[in-house]
Amino acid sequence: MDPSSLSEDALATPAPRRQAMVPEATVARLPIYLRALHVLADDGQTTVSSEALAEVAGVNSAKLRKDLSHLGSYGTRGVGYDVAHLIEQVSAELGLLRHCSVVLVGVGNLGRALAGYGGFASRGLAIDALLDADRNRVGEQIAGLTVRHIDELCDVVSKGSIGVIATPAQAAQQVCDRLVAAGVTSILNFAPTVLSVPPGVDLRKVDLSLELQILSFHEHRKAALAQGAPV
Amino acid sequence: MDPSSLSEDALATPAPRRQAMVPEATVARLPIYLRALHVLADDGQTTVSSEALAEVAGVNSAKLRKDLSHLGSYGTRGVGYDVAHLIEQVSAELGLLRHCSVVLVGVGNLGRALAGYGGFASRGLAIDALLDADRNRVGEQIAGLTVRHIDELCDVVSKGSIGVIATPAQAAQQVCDRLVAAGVTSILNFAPTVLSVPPGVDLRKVDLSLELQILSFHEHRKAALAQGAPV
DNA sequence: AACTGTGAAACCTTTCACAGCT
DNA sequence: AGCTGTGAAAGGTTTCACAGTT
Repeated sequence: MDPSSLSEDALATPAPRRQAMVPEATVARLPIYLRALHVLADDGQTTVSSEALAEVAGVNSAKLRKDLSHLGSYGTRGVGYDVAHLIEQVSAELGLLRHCSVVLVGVGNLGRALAGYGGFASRGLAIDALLDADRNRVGEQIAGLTVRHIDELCDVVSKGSIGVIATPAQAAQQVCDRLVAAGVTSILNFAPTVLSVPPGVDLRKVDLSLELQILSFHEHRKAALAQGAPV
Repeated sequence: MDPSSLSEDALATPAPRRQAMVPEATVARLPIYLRALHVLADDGQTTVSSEALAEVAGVNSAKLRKDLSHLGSYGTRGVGYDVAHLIEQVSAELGLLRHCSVVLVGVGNLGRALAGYGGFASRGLAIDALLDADRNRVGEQIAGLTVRHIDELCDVVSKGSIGVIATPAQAAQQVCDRLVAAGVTSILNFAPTVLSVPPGVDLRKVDLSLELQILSFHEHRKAALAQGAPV
């Protein structure tokens, strides 16, 4: 409806841009590093080498160093990285330090699982509102939160909120539209359907069956190779 | 992400290599195309152009054509693709036609959500065994299946089974080891921890909080740009 | 005319290898 | 000596643009 304000300034940016522009592939790994760092911190380690951290994170050390270098120079040559400091920096980069509100819509099994999922709370990303369209579920207590009706959406959304969709596929687009209308500009979709959002809204998806199908492909291939291929 | 073993013979390959070798990026999109095709089929469409299919799948049409070209020439120039035929081909490529056994370990909220998830059953990937270490849960009926104790693992695993781990993080590595010991060579991990497997075992992971953290990054960046950047 | 299949170009990501700091 | 940070090389992915087919 208002595409004018978002127009392409991509080509003409003489701005004194700082170090920014962390590659997308790096951003996708920061959460992994963060988790690895927490494991090390819980274990009492205060410093760690790129080699050791990479091991825990399950990546190779050159990649890890390159990734971290995009955030700045937080390591000490000859020594390694300070675990606590690096946790701070990575968290900051991910925007986990300012408390960011997360609103979850749909409290079926998946919604419940997400609400109780330790991985959110332990970072700065606790879910702080549960909504559902089913009035039978409204009022229910899940993971310390009371389920509210989706009509109350506007009351629970604040600037910078992230919306999570865990509804059945048929309801997803409608819920998505309502989130957008309420001012949410970042949406995570767990429903197995492609959603469309206006420009300016960031949409990501998690397809639970996708990875399983990818595994199926590889398993299938292994079977095929074992049978027909070996020369 | 683990084609390391393919690099060594890169220079000296006189082998009569067939058409195989579908790029990993393409494999990762095949499930998306498959879902889009099912949508079209349910809608009564019999043929579809790369443009239209790409639209439904949410990708660009050149990419879609290139992806499909790796499977073979299943389109007709001037016309497009036959929906039913393409569903068949993509399903075959993903190994979804032969019924592949899926064993899920851990029936907490997430396990329940996965067991009831429509996205699995509608493709060839129905879960056909539920296991848990908690004897209180054994015997429970979920999505038409009876929960069995994890000690019965060997009874439910067959050649080519895929294992799904939906346990708490602490139990995941142990469960993983047991799956491997039982002969499972493809494992999908939903527990928020890095697992290690012996060579030859295919391990993939889904981190529910990862995408949320990536969204947080972008939301954070949007906020930063809105405030400090427009100089 | 319409649309696929595909080389070639552009772009992004990973890995290597080593200069440079502690 | 040990380890980070980073150019440069290698490898992979996406996009372009059009030749080729129906």
